[in-house]
Amino acid sequence: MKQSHLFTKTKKESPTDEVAQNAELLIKAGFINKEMAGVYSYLPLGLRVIKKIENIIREEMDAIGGQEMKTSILQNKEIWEKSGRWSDKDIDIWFKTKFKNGGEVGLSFTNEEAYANILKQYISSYKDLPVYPYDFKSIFRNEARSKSGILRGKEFYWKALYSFSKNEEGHNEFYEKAKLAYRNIFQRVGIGHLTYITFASGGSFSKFSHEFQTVTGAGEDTIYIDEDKGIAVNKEVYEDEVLKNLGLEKDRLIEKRAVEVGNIFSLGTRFSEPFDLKYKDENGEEKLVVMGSYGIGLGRLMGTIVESLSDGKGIIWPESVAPFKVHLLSLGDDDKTNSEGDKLYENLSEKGIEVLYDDRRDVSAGEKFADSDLIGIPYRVVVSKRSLNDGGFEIKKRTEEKGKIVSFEKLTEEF
RNA sequence: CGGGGUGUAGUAUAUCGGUAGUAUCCAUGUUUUGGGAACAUGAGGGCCGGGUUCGAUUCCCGGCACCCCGACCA
Repeated sequence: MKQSHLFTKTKKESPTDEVAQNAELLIKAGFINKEMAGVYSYLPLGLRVIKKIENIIREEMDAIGGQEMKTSILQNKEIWEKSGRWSDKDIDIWFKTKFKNGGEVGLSFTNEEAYANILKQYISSYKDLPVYPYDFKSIFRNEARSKSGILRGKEFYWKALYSFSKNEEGHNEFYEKAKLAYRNIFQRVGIGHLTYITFASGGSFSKFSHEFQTVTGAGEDTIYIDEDKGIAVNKEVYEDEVLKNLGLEKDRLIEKRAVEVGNIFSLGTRFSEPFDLKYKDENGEEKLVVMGSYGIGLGRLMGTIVESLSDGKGIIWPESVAPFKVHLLSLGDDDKTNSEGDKLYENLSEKGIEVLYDDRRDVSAGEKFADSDLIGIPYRVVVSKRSLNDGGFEIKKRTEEKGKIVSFEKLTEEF
């Protein structure tokens, strides 16, 4: 993509209504736009990152048997009354609205009810189990206070998978697979080294749930990490008995702030009961389906990556989620530089390498460099009179201080 | 939802009870091009409603919005 065609521009000034670094950088670099407190739009660059993250999650979910679908945003009141979660007394963060005829409808804030209700039509035998449907969708929560930029919004984009298993054994088996898939996801998006599987409260569903917590100062949670074992405990269950059960010693734990980037938990029969979600086993006996829930907030994950991996100059995207792989900067406006730049851009594009080409924008070299650092694309390639005189193009990683000159022929070997 | 704070141009800010200034951004022109270039010319602004006043962007009241702390949460 040519940068001269990209409608977004970088900003020199930081927005005053954002303190969170993730939002500050993403707004300055033109990835997102703030619509109101806790609500952000994804601009072309931001959407490219979201799609990269989405694809990684999709691959990992499909690998453990997930089946992607898309549930509706508008939620049927009757379904939620079955599980006892419609009333504002039970769930006080609903966004609700009305139909023309006066009937109430809700904007989805989670998916258990929708899935249990749909699957009831299709599950009747042990032969129908297990199944692992999931979707990516926008979720709405009327949070009293949004904060931390895109880490906590009133509207956010997530992936939710629900497991439907015959029994506890089947459930536990899948649960462990999901843990590994989650590990892979966070590894692949570049924050695996900062992310700990964390024991947390299971709420009303089960004794424990597992959170995936990424260590960063911007985090809202406090966790206690055992570095050697690579696991952590959320402050909410940081009790002597819990530590003992987990085989953790208090004096080996390090307290850190962290962001919950993912969460998996067992639902048992909390939802299969009210929806009468049963199947007949091999002996003809009716049994309740055992459910589990597996969520990841994509916007939050994107924000966490920015928080974890930026520097004073801007964002540093891991290659796996970067909006482009290469940022090609053309400096100067002489014919030779222009034609060599165009040629390289076409050549790389033909090879399927994603390039953002800062072509004939009439701005200084310094400004192009500053923009490039802010946007944070992994490889920067410069074409200029100087580079051509030196024998080709200058290539530099975002994480490196100095680049090197590489010839046209050898350039693609660098990626 | 409790407490505190702030609303001035696309962005970031200054001043002031009496014609609202600066930077950046934008437009045009000339010169420039390896770390946010220079000059010139031009365009663009007081959240909404009420009150006090000869006069309100400024003071007062109400609303709305945004930010921060707390409570709550993927």
